[in-house]
Amino acid sequence: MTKPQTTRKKRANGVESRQRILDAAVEIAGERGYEGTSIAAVSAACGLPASSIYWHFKDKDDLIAAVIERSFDTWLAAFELPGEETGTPLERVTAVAGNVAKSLVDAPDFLRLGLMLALERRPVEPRGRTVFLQVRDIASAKIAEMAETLVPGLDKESVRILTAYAVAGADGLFVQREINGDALDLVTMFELHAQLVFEAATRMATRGEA
Amino acid sequence: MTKPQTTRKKRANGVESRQRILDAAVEIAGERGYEGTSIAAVSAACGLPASSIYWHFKDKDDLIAAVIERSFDTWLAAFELPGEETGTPLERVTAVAGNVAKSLVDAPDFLRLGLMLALERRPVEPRGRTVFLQVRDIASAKIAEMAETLVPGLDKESVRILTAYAVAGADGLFVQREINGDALDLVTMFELHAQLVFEAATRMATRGEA
Amino acid sequence: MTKPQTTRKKRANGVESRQRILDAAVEIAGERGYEGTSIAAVSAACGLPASSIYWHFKDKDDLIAAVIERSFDTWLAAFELPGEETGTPLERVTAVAGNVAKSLVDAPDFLRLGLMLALERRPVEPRGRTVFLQVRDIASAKIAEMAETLVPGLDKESVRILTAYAVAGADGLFVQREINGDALDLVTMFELHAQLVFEAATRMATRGEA
Amino acid sequence: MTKPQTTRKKRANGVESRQRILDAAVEIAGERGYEGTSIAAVSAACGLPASSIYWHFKDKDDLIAAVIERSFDTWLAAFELPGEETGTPLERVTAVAGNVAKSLVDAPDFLRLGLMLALERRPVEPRGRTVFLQVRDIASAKIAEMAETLVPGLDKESVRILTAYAVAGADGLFVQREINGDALDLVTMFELHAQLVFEAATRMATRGEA
DNA sequence: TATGAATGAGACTTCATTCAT
DNA sequence: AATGAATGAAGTCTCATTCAT
Repeated sequence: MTKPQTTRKKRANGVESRQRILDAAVEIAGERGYEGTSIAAVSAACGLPASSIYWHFKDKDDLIAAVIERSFDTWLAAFELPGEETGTPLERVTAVAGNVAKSLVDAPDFLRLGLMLALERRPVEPRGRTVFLQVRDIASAKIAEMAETLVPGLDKESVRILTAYAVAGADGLFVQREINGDALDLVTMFELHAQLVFEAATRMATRGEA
Repeated sequence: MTKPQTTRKKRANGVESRQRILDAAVEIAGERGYEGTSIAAVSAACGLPASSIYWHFKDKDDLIAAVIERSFDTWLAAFELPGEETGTPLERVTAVAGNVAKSLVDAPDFLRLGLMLALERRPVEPRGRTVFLQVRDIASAKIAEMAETLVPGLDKESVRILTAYAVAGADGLFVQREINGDALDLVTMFELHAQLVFEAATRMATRGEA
Repeated sequence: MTKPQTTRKKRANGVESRQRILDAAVEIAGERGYEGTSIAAVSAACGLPASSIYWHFKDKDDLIAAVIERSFDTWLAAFELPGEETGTPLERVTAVAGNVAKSLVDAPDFLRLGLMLALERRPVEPRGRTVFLQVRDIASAKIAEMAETLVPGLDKESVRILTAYAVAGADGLFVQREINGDALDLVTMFELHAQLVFEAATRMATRGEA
Repeated sequence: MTKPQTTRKKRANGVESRQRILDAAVEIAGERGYEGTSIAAVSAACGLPASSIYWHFKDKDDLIAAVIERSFDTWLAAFELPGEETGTPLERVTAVAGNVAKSLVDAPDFLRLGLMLALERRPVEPRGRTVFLQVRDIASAKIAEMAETLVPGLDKESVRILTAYAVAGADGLFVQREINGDALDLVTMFELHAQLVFEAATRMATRGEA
């Protein structure tokens, strides 16, 4: 009665183990990149033996890809244009920019890893890289849609350029924060960015009309 | 002709060997990053045995740092404000932006490696990272100086924000090119960036005066 | 017969592997010392790949320390004063000396390695050295205890000197045998040593009383 | 006139370079043993490039042997029986023991290295080991001679045993000092050692006569 | 649902040594 | 009388991965 079955607590819980592995992996991979993330390090960080990691994930590539995938939805949410909100277009753009800024602060591991993967050119492309670039494309599409919605009259090419510029600015500001820490207020910078992009868009739309 | 076939096999030539090693290293490290750059790979690429690399460089860290250092001056030249040139401030800013864009296209290995190093958070910071960040600070200072010269009346804080934004944009556009290749014209994007930053600067200066 | 040919190739058996590694290591390290013991040599001698050695031992230092530790108890047994035995104190001391002599002949690897480690002054002290010196201190304590038991009336300082002298003689005789082989009968030498130390002890005790 | 020939100080001085190399080698080899002494370490310690070491010495073995050889005479002097000195035999023996004790304190590197070489059993015996054992044999012969001179009537076998015991004690006391430092006064211990050996010798001689 | 043990490949680095100058 | 440069071999250790249990 006092000790019914010896094993009680340790009833193998696959889901929890998987989470622990991913938690460890996201942290390490976010700091050290693909090559720098060794299975042994993940094992040490999550407390499970290396062989257990291979029970949950096919191989290292699969693990890294899963890390990217798991952060996917959470992060992408920041790019939603809040439906039917009041305010001028500029105000709405600025609000989204603030959300994005906050998302970068909240999910830095995900993005740092993603950017590292994106920059690397290794012989066989890691699946995680592909996944990250897809997420990026989705984010870009949302930005493009936002531009078309809030600044009517933009031609395709202008949208393409503005979207690219908007994404580049976001990337660059994220990099800056990773390097300089909190020396600069990210939200302020993003609002400046949003404003400049919005003005450029407006001008392009006007010019297109003329 | 002057020296017929005096030295047949290996003439010890330290300077040339060092260059060959650096040439190989810059290419590999620029593509694969710090961890991805194995001494064996560099050895294979430059034709010298691994142990010879250690004659020229204390260790891998030293090699990577040397790679960064060597690209330093070349790359930094792009940031000079062409002295006493004709044209409006905007035209001059735009010209510099074009130069920078070209420098990014010309020295992508240096920058890709640097950015990767900058993003990584490894337990012991590679010396190459430190060096790269120093180069970056110098570039930032030049941009700040340029802003103060071409747009008088900017207060310190505005200069700081504008400089940060300018650098971030450059980083982001570089990342974009690395990911998307030539889908977007980098020079065009940089000119747009320069223009937007210039307008923001002008506005800030005017507001400060008022 | 009971288990016909169930396990064909490699049945994972950690305990046995560990022993095999230690067996190989004790022999090599006992002959060649710390630096002279390469993991590759141990690997060749025990049949397991080098990487398997690292499964069982953190690093080379850990392996050497384990070698010392394993021989510990076996060897220390020789120093027990046989309880309540008949005979004069001198006879009893001589008997112990004989045991010690035999132990030196039986466990020469352990002691040779230990002495080599003890003599070396490397920048970071190997753990094996620490362990060996601890074993030595225990042996010294037993000798001191023996002296106090068999030769009453010795003051602290005399015990200290006699113990040191007894240990030194044992070390020296061991070294001699390692160098000259069996040219000299170790048991005879140890009995002489025991006798001389005993006489010196008796004299010191008497002098102290007077 | 002011700067006659550019190179003046650095006129290659073979003898001095050789000394510098040996000075560095004796220290390192005395601390780390044969395998632990790398040419690179000696090079760093003496300031000359590795290739210069090979100009002065055929190979590493030759260098270590030279280290042993250089300390040879200095050290051996301690074993001279001071000719025709006054005092009882015991007093004279004690005086020599004191000299030997001092010599161990003065030339510890030489002896530590020698003992390490003596203990190691490597596939090809280093020449330094051979040389050291020869020095040892000479020292033994001197001790034997001393015994025969100061304690007449000893038979060959007794001399052999006593000499061996005397040397063993010396080795052991040296080892002790290396391990425990100055916790014990070496001269005192050596005097005790000399006295005990002398008494044993006297007794053996008397017994032989009877 | 795990995991202890094993393993070949390859990582970085040092080794003793040579050779042309 | 040296030395800058090179080099194959070997050093310690980590890697991603597998497999029997």
